[in-house]
Amino acid sequence: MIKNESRKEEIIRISASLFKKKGYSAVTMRDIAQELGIKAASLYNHIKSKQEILIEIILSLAEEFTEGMEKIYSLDLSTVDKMKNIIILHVDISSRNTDAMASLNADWMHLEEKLEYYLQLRTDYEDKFRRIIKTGIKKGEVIDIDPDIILFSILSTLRSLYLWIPRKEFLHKEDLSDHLSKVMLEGIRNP
Amino acid sequence: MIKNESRKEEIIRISASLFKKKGYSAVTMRDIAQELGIKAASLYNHIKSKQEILIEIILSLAEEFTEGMEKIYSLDLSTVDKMKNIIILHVDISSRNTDAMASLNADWMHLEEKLEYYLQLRTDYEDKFRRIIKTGIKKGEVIDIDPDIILFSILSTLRSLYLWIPRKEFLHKEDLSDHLSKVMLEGIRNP
DNA sequence: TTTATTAACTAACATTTGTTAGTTTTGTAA
DNA sequence: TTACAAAACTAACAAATGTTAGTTAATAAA
Repeated sequence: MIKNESRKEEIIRISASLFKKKGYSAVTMRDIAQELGIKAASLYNHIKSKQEILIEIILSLAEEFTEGMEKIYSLDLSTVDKMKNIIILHVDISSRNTDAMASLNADWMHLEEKLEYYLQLRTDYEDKFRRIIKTGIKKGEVIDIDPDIILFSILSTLRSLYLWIPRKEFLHKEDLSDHLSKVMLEGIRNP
Repeated sequence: MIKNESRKEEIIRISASLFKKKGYSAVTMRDIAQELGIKAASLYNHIKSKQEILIEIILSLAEEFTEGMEKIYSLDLSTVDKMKNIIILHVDISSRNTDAMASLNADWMHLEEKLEYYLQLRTDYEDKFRRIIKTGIKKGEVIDIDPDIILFSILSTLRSLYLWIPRKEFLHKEDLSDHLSKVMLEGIRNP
C-alpha cells in the first residue's frame, strides 16, 4: 500500500497494473480481488462497478492532458518551445502513471457512457496540437509537409512512452525530454 | 468475400477487423460468426479454436517483419539507407494489413503456447534494428545519443502506422515513406 | 443415382463472468 | 462496554463464454 491511499485508490492502482498486463476485458473482478487479498464481492464496498474503475483510470489522465495542452496552447511561446513543452508534459504524466497510460492507450474503446466524452477530449487535444504545428509551418519554424504526418509521428512516440520508461528507470525525466526534443526537432542524421 | 479466399481465410480476415475494434478478449466466437452470417459452432468446421485465429493473424505478420529485417540487415547499404528500407518495410506491411497490425500491437500477450516464439521474433527484430543504429553512430552517420531512444522513437511511430494509414488513404505509400524518412532523419525544424 | 465430402445447423455442456443480498467481523468513538 | 459504521465474508444468480456432439443440407465425384 502507498502513503495515505484509500482502499478505493488502491483498487484503482492495482487494477491499472493488471489492465496493463492483460487488457481491461481479460481482467476479472476476481483477479483484482485476489491481488488485494480479498474476495471479489468485497470490492463493491468501495467501487460501483468494473466500468467505474476504467473510467477513473482513463478520464483522470485524459483530463490532465487536456489541461496541460490548454495551458501550453495559450502561452506566448514560439512553436518550437510549445512543442518542447508538449514533450515535457507527456514525459511527466507518463512517468508518473506508466500503468494507467496503458489503459488510456489500449482500453479507451471499452468506455461505455463516457466514451463520447473521452473522444471529445482526445479530438480537442489533437486539434490544438495540429494548430500549433500549422502555425509553425506558416511562420517558417517548421518544415512544410503535411501537418498530420508531423502530428502522427510525434504523437505516436509520445503515446508509447509508458512502454519504454519502465525500461529506462535510470534516465532522468529532464534528459529524456531533452533527447526526445532533439530527435524530433533535428532528426537523427548527423549533419 | 475476396477473390479466391477460403472460408478459413475469410474467418481470419473478419476476426482481425473485429479484434481491431474491441480487442481479442472482448470479441466472442458468436460475434465472429454473426459477421459471417453463420452460427458460432459452424466456425469449428474451419478453425480449431479462437486461439488459432489469433496465432494465424499475429505470427504471419511477425514472420513477415522478421524476414524483411533479415534481408535489410544483410544488405550492403549505408545506415541511413537501411533505415529508409525499414520505414518502407513498415509502411508496406502496415498498409496491406491495417487490421491485423492492431492485433500484433495490442493482443500479442494473449498468445498462449506461441507467446515465447513471438517474443523471440520481436527481440530478434529489435536487436537487429539496434545494431544498425549503433553502427550508424560509430560511423558518424547518426547523432551520438542513447541508441535505445532512437530505436524507441522510430519504432513507436512505425508500429502506430496502422492507426493512421486508414485516415490518409489518398496518400501513396511512396510519399508516406518519403515524408516519414525526412521527418525522422532531418527532424521537423526548418533549418 | 449413389456415395462421399463439406459446411451449415440445433442443442447442450461446463465454466466463467459481473454483480447482488444478506451476514459476520473489525475497528473506532461514546 | 456498548453502539455504530466500514469492510470483509458466504452464497448465489443470470447471463455470457468457448467448445463439443450429433444431425441435416448442399455440392461434387463415382
